[in-house]
Amino acid sequence: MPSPPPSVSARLLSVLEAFSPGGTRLTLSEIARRTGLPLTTAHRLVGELTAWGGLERDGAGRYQIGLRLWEIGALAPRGLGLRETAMPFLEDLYEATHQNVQLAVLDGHDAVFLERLSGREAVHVFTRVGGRLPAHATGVGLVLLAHAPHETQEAVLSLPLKRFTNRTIPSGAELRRALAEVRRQGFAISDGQIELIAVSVAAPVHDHDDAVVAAISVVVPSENGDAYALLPAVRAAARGISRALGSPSARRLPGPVHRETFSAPG
Amino acid sequence: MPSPPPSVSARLLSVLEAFSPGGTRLTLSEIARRTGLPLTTAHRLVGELTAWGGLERDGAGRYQIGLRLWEIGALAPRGLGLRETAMPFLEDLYEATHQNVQLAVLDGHDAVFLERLSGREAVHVFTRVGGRLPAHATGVGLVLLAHAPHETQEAVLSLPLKRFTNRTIPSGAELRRALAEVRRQGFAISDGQIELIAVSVAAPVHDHDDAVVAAISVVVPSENGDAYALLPAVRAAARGISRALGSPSARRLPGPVHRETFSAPG
DNA sequence: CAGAGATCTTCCGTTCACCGGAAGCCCTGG
DNA sequence: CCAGGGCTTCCGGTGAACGGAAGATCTCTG
Repeated sequence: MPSPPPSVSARLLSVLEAFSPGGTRLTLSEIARRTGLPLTTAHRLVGELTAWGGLERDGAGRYQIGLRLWEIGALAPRGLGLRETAMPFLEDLYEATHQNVQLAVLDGHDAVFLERLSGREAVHVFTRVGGRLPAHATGVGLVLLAHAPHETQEAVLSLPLKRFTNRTIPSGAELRRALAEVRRQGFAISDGQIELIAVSVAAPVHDHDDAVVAAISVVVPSENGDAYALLPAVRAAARGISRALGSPSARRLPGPVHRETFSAPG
Repeated sequence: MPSPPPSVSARLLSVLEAFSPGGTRLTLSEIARRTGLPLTTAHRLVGELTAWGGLERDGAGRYQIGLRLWEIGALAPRGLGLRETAMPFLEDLYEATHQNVQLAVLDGHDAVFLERLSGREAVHVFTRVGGRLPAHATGVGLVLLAHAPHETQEAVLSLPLKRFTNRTIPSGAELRRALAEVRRQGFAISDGQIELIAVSVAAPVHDHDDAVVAAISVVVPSENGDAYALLPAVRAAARGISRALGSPSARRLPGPVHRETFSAPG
C-alpha cells in the first residue's frame, strides 16, 4: 500500500526545512535533494516562495531565507516577543559582567537560544541565536527541564543522553537528581558539560501564570573562580524579567507588607 | 472572466501574512476574515501549519506564530546574519551612549529594523525589532536610500511622501537634495522627522563588495544639544561592522603602514 | 433556562490545479 | 568540441484540494 502523498503545504514547508544553520544558501538542486522532491516540483514551490518574498536569490543565484520570513518570525510571542521584554535586563547583566549572557526557551528536548550577548573578551561558546542544544547538557536547559511538564521530563529521562565532555550528565538517574536540586535551589550551575572550559549560571523566568517560560544564564570561563558570585545578578535579572511579564511571585520586592488591600465587589 | 484562483502555496502564505505587529494572536475566524479564505479552507491550512510547528495555540485556543518559524527566520542572512556580526559593535555603541542604537536594512521603500538596543532612560522611539518605517523619514532610511539602486530612488521620489511632523521631508525635490548631501558627507542627521523630540545620527554599513547593505544610527532627545558629538562614535561602529563583513574600503585603520607581509606559497 | 449567535470541527462528492516526465537552454570545465 | 550539471518551460492525466452543509461547543442575553 502506497502511503498517502504529502500535501502541498507539507511540501512547501519541507522546502523551508531544507535550510539549516549549516546551509543558509542553497541552489535549487540542493533544495530538491534535501527535501527529496522532484526537481520540477521543487522549482515550482521555490518559485512561489520567492515571488512572495519568503526566499531571496543572492548574487550567485542561490536561494536564502528572505526578509519577509524573518519579519513573520519576529512576530512569534515565544521568540522576539519574549526577547523584547527581556532585553533591557539582559543588557544590564551584560554590562555588569561582560560575559556571555543568554536567553533560552524549551522546545521538545532542546534549549533554543533566543538571544546571546557576548563581548569580544568573553569565553567562546558555540551557541548562536536561533540555535539549539540538548536541554540536559546546558544550564538554561536544566532549569527549563526542571519545570517542564511531567511527560516531557520522563521522555528525556528515558532516552540516552548525548555526552559532550566527561562532565556531561551521563544517566537518567543523575539527571533526575540534578533536576530535583534545581527545583529545590531555584537555579542551576552547569560546570563544563558542553565545553570543559565554561561554567553556566542559570535561573528561571516566570510569566503571568507563574509558569516557567524561559531561562537566562551567564557563561564564564571555569578558571574565573567563583561562579556563585554571579548568582545574585543572574537571579535579579531573571526576577526583573518575570516581573515585566506580570509574574505574581515576582511582584515588587519582598518586604514588611502584611496587609493587602482588595477592592471588595459592590 | 474569473481570475485564476490563488495556488495552495499562496493561500498558505496568506495565512502567515494575516499576522501583524498589531495582531500576533488570532482566532481561526479572524484568520479567515483577514485572508478572505472560506472558514473551512482556513481551518485546513492552519491545521497543517500547526502540525508542522509553524503556528502554535495559546491557552485560549488562539493561534500565534510558532517557534519553528522563528528559527527559520533566524536563518535569513539579511536578518539575524547581519545582526550577529553587527552586535558587538552595537553593544559598544550602546554602552558608550546609553541611547537608542539601531540597525536597519532597506526593503522596498521602507527601513526594516533588525535590532534596537535601548536603555530605560533612552528617549522613547516607536520602532520595534521587525518593524518598518518609510525610508524618507528616518536617519537610517536616508542613508540606505542614498545608496540604493537608481530605480528604487526614482520610485520613492515620484511617490507622495508620508508626513509625520512638520520637519518630515515633504517633497521629492527636497529628498533628492537630502540624498545627495548624505552621499557627499557619508552620514545622515535626521532631526525630528518622525517625532519632533528625537534626532537620529546614521551611517552606512558596507559589505565585502562595498555595497551598502545596512545602516546604523543612534537616536537622542533633541534637547540633548549637539548630535554631531555622536558622529565619530557612530561612524567608527559602522566602519567596524563593515570591516567585519569584509569591506575593502574599511580594511584596517589608515596609518603609516607601507610594507605588508605576505607568506609566499611554496 | 431557553434560544440566538458566534466559533470551531467533521464529513464527503466534484472538479480543476497540481504533478512531474520529457525536452531544451545555459553554463563551466576538460 | 562535447560532456555534465544545473535551471527553466511545457503540457496532459489524475487524485488531492476545495468548500457547502451539518453538527458540536461555548457565550451571551432576555
